[in-house]
Amino acid sequence: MSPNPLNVKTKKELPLYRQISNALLSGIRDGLFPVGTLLPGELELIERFGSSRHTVREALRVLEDMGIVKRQRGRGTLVISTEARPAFVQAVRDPKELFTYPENSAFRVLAEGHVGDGDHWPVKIGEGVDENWARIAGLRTLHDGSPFCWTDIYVLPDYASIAQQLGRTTRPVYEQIAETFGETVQRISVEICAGSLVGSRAKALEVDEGTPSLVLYRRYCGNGNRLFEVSVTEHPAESFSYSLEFNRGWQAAEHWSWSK
Amino acid sequence: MSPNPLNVKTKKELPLYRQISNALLSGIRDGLFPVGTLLPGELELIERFGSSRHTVREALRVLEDMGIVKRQRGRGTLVISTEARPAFVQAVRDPKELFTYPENSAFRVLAEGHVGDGDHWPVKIGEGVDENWARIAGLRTLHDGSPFCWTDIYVLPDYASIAQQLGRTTRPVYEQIAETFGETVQRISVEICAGSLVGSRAKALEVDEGTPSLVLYRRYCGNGNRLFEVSVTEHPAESFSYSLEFNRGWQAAEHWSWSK
DNA sequence: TCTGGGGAAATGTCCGAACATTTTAACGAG
DNA sequence: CTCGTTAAAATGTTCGGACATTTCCCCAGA
Repeated sequence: MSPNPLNVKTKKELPLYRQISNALLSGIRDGLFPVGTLLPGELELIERFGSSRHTVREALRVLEDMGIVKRQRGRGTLVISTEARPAFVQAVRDPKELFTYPENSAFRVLAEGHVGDGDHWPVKIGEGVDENWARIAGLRTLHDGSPFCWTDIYVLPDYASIAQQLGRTTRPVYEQIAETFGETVQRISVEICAGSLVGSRAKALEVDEGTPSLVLYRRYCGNGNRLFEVSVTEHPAESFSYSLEFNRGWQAAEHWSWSK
Repeated sequence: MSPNPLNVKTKKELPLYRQISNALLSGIRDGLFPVGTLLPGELELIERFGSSRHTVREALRVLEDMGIVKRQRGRGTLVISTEARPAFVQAVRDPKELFTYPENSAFRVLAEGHVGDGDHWPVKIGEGVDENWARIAGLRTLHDGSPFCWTDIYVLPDYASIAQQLGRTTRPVYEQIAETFGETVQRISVEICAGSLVGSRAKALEVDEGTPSLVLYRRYCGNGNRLFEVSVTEHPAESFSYSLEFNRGWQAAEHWSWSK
């Protein structure tokens, strides 16, 4: 016979460690354990909930995975947020995927100098870049020679020498900088806007004057979250589009929705 | 006196469970446990590594967090990937953040119908949408009445009735659909390209003919990953840009880099 | 005042055991 | 051959204990 003959428990109750994590989350959201403070220690939680240390730690792990708390050996469990980690994420295994460059594209340097030199000083680049930064301009072309995008690269003065080894390369610049100067990319921000191609750029990309274009600003932060490179690429609209995919990640939000 | 007086162990060795997870990862990458197969059971791993079940499970948890394996109660531990989960993620706490609508913007329906009706049939929408889908067109304006973007919304025939309760609303359409029809948004893909505003759209948005624009295609998949809504918004270039931010997430890659 | 020792507190690692739940497959009755 | 039962296998949950490592703080000593 099937187990549980009469005691129909349609609503399967949550495991203990989930109940505990929910209880803690309630406490955090209700202000009992404000952000910035330490949660009660494991020993105290064991007493309070009357369960084993393993179970309590499992509960704390749930909160850690949610991005609610940060566990620090020797210090305690710090409350760092009242909201769960994002439910939707875009998966990028490698910064390379932020570039949708075709395989066999090549980059050719057309101009070098400093930010202060020319008149190409897009305000969009914004804070963190001053006139001492180096500027490298070039064209990225497909294997058959057809132009793909115009690129302006701004790098930290210390890294200006990267231009020498750039020449005619395939690999992304940020990757070469990271390798040469020991940077580790910690953060990348991408800004996308529309523009139109005029003058020398239109000519270089072999399109009509005023052709709509997609402009991408990419900012790379390395060790210590210091901005070290900004790249601006401009693509003719008809030959380029940028796509993102967001998936529901981690535990779905509904799992802990009741504890508000 | 400080502990460890003579035995200078500069290189602190990895915890057991990390050694085990690395060993398993090596096995996976070396083809000993190909993707799609099951890892040896916990009991067998306990024997093989001579440690406790807790430690083995901890090791498996590491692989699970990396996205290398998927644990299935009653079945086993499935190898699902040979590469670690993405090191960079864009954090989106709520699908709402994919819209950068200003707070006080309002949506006004200008036209309703079916996909097959008019001539507005962008090929870009692509697979999954046929001529039976409902189409809702409208304009989103800021509080001061200035137009912000043109919007075309395509929804599953079953959900066509959503148009009635749309009228003049602030909330995103996908949210209303999810609420009304019990969908749960599982996946959102965003595609961005440049265009130019012509004809009635340019007039509606009060810009010159041919003004560059940013076009965003958003596709929403719900329960069972079924596509249920596609929205196309077109923004005048000068008044809109789209930004993303990627951060290094989870364990940094270097933690397990030695085991190749 | 500054420094170092040492203890207390907190989390991390590891072991052992037991039972629960789910899945799969074998098996037997019809 | 089909359907339901059952048993085995696998992971999930929970308890208990022990020691290691890190951090913080107090306090004695220079």
